[in-house]
Amino acid sequence: MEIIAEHIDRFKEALKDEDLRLTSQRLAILEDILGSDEHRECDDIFLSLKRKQLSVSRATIYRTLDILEIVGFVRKLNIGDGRFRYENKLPKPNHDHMICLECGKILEFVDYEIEARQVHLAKQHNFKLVRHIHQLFGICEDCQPATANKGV
Amino acid sequence: MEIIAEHIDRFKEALKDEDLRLTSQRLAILEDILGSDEHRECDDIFLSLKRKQLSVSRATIYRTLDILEIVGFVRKLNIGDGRFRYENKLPKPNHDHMICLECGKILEFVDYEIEARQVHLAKQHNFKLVRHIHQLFGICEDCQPATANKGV
DNA sequence: TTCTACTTGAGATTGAGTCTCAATAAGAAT
DNA sequence: ATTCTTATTGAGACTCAATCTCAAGTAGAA
Repeated sequence: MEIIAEHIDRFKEALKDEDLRLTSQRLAILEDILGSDEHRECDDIFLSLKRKQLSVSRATIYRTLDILEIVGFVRKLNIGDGRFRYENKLPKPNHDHMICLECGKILEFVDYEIEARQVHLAKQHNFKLVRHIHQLFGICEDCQPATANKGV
Repeated sequence: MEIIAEHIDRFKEALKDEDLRLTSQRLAILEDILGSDEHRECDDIFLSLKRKQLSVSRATIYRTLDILEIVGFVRKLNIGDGRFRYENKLPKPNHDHMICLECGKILEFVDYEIEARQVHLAKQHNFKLVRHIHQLFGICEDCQPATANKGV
């Protein structure tokens, strides 16, 4: 897992740049996130750390996630149910999300045509585009009644 | 304003259909919303009613907005800052939103190419699309430095 | 090792939105 | 118009994720 060591070095530097200190808690949180490709909420991370016998308070997890978002390791996701999700941003291209209303699963999608339209629309309204949210809500494959999807 | 009277009749029928009663509070809230094309939060509506000497509790406003959403008079909007916005849905086509990070202004846009891509993407992932959120965040025309936008 | 400033954790706080429940009111029936 | 049943309202309690507070602890430079 040399790539992870590399990321950790980058994190140390990022912390130094912002006059922040490397603590065992921050490292534990970063490693936990690097080891997951899920879209997890704070409590999921809290429990994941607990399972590894690492006790880190929720306040520290929230604070560290904010830092990780700022330095570009983490993406903070609002899917409208009142709890933020956090995902490991490192190995991934920009993408948006499909969210299953049934099971809560989050799928990712990329579409360059849509991206291009967004840029076009922004220009058309003389709007300086900074970021966007694009989420499709519906029922995922696994949650649909498995009737006759072979024939179609 | 005969159109408003018509909407109110539709509201009465919708209430009857759901075994709900027409109260002065519900009517006041509906009229207030019909008279605005903004994207307002509960408190904006509360204050707007207050200005008209109408005292309606926030709880009742929230409850009525839920009803109005269900019967299709109102669209509930989550722009990710922790407060819901509500907009009069009646005279408008489906649309999405551009949100100014500076002044909070909300602009509307429609793009059929994007709609088509969404349908395509959903199909591609065997995902049954129910609804979507598409929001562009950035700086609106009025909040950008007014330098040399005549020459371009 | 010392020292200073940053960090942590426990618990308090926040705030939008929801819930509770007694008092009130809609509206159907008479 | 009156009665009666049941929905509705409002005040304030409550929820719950997220943030804040502050005393105790720790990183890391000197």
